[in-house]
Amino acid sequence: MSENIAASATGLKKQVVTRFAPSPTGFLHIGGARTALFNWLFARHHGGKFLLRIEDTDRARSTDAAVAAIFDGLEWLGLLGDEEPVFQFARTPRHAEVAHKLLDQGHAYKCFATPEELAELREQQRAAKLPMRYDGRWRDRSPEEAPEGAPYVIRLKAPREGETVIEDAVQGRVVVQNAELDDMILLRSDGTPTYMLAVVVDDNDMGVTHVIRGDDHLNNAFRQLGIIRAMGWDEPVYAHIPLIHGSDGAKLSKRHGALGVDAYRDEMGMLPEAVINYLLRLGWGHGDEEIISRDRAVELFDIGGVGRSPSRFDIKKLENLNGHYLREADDARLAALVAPRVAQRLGIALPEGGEALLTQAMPSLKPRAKTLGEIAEGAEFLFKSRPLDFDEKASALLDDSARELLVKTADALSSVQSWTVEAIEDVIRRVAEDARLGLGKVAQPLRAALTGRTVSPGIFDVLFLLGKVESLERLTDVGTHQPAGH
RNA sequence: GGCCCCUUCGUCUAGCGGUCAGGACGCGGCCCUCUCACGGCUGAAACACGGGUUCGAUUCCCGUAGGGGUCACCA
Repeated sequence: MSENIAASATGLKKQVVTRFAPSPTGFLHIGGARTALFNWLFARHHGGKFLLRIEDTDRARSTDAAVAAIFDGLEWLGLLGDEEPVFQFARTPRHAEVAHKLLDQGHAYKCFATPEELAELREQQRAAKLPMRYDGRWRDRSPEEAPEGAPYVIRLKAPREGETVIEDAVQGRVVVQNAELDDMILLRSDGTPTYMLAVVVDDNDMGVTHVIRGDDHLNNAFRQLGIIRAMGWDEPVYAHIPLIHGSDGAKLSKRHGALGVDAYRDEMGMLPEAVINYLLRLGWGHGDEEIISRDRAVELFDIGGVGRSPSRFDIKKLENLNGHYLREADDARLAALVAPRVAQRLGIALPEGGEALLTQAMPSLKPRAKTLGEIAEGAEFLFKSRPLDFDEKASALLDDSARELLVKTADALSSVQSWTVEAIEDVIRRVAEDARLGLGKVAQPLRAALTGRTVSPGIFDVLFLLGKVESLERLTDVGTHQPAGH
């Protein structure tokens, strides 16, 4: 099945070439990232190549900042192209060349209708509840009839009879009556190419064999096919993947809840491997497998596994996956990612060796978090300055009898020679036994006094990570003074 | 409005004529336990509706309803 899709129309196999072609009018959003991922995976799976093209022909809306943001996002996700990216605007002469060739061959014609004229046409059609499309008023008129020097656009002379069929690798067989398609503009009156022309020319010149993109482009495919056929070029295999919707079921767009991938990285504290795994599972599945590494994805991924229905973005599931990858991630790597977050939360610069301490603490920090932000929050106690601030629940725990117990505990702890988790545990358990209290009755006040909170890693780990001196000082602070905070 | 696409638990999905309709997230319960997590076990939860085709439809076909996309000298 997949082998057939990967084969060319002549039956000869050629190298698979896919591309991701964002327009730089904003950040790389999550839907675009998934499209890039599917293209990347498909190319890798078939041993082909994956290319990037920046569709910057809309000069008014394209920005360098957006180009940078897109590359930044793709790099973070490990989805950069196999070759230097193509900037579409630079290829304008080539696009114009094709448009004029079409004109010369009679597959296109000059249209002198003004924008105002066309707007009026659309308005009439809207009012009459007719389909809104160009009526072909210059299709068979001679350019001689136009006023001298009047601006014109070049439009494709599309077939008006019959139907166009696309065997889409995802959507299946889709048929559109040619009467539904109007004569689209190829070259604007200022001589610049439209998107429809540019994509087709660039895909052809780049040797793209498989066009994998959002199904909001499905209708465009029929029009693009018109250009391809007029030029006699090879038709690519189309695969229109369903869109990602927001939780309200509407298309995710920049103005509708879609965030840039940088937000998932910076604000939400996600790991790229988690985002990749999540995106992979949105619209694609392989049996019961949920946790899928990049290598495994390359092995398994194919277009045949992509579903036809749109999916909703579910942040809870992404967080769950992120928690999984956090637990799996290297501690030093996480410490480096978390250090600046901790510093920012506390409004301090981390002390010398702070990152090393974070690395050491990571095994007890990361199972308790779903995001890098949560790890940072959990790590705060390691760097807080004395005397600690206590949250409400913590200070409630530190009553007189608790402080009395803490003094005893501090005494017992001060005699510990080698500060190891095991030695600490022995002492604490002994203190609890002596006081005829359950471990929990000792651990909770201890936790409050040492971290200022009622939630933390295991208490023995907390003591160990804090070190003997700092631990005893924090205990003494509480044992001898009224706890601060309310 | 025209055209196109879609429809299995709340969500992501498996299923490709005969299954107790499976898994995951989330949610409830239990276990583990020094708190919170992690982990383990477990429970509730779905084939939109109506016709066909068939011995038999979640699965194939046609409608209906609902949802989405698209109709620029944007991409």
